[in-house]
Amino acid sequence: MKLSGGVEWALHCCVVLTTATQPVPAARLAELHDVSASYLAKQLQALSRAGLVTSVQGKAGGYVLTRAPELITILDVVAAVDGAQPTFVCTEIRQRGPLGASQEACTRPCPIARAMAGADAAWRAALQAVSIADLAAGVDEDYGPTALAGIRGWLSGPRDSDTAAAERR
Amino acid sequence: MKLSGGVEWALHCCVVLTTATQPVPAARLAELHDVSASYLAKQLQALSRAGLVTSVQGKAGGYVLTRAPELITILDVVAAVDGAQPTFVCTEIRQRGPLGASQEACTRPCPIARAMAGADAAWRAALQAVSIADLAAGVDEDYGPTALAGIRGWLSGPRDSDTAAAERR
DNA sequence: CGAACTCGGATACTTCTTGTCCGAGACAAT
DNA sequence: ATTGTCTCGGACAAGAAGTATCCGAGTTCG
Repeated sequence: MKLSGGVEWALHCCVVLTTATQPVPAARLAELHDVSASYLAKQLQALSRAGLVTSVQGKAGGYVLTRAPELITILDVVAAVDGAQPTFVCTEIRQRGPLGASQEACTRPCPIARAMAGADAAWRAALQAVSIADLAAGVDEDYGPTALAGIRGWLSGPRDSDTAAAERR
Repeated sequence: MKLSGGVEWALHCCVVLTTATQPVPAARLAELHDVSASYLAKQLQALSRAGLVTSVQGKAGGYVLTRAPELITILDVVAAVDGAQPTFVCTEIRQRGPLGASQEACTRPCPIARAMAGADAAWRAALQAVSIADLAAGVDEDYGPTALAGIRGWLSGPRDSDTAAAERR
């Protein structure tokens, strides 16, 4: 019962994208977080497929949030990266074996499945109650507004190509 | 984010053990549920290691619940089989990269980890609220008391060895 | 005392997650 | 309009974890 590690990366990226005004390339997000650029690309593709971000190709391309941060919940990100499958899948073993219940008698899920579904719903509800905007507000609360402002400036700073060009001079 | 499949087997076994008055061998539980005996043994060993059941060796051996079903929660079984590790592990990527926060500034978990921990707590609370006794009561509610009574009779029925001896005559 | 039955841990196999790579497409500058 | 460079997107391996199985150590009963 472990959540995919890419979820953490994706959430951090969403918070960072909150501050951006231009498309941010995956490579830059990877550099900011000091993680594998190749693998982070995979997570961003998942977000794109789920419709949480849009990808802009070309020279000044990158990723942009499609909606306001208040309208993106943690659950959306988790479902996009980790999959929307439930945590527990009932294999209906009550119908198997010598004393298995007949299929007609199994009109509702078995007690175990019901309890598991309830716990799953509670988990999802907690995740849905927190939006990306809430997370950004939490960062401001912890470190002050300067933190995200600093990231904002770093993001709009010189690109690798520009830096390389400047070095050449 | 998928729960280990063995959890379902272990829960069903616990409910069945509720009705038993004598130790039940793993092979018999496997036959009742029509699942792999070798693999089910692994789950029962996990329950034994966690102290939820005790193992009795020898000819009339098997597994027995250590406490009353009311005192065993689903969370206990999940933790025993699937592990007690949290669903989300924060790798502190906020401290990494060119704009990483200093370690002194990170006195409390980051907002993402806080939200995830809250959801995890909600999930665990829901699992802890349901006991094995509640599950057994749910079975009675769905199928009537005859179902568990039938299993009880089947469990105390002839053993494989006795059956084989009867066949030989 | 012997024999049969039980659990327990050590051992292969399969599946999923993780991690990486290169090609197709698009924008910008020339 | 064309060229070049930068971007994403999906296809391609490596590793870890879960799944499934077996045989030996120990115990109980006849």
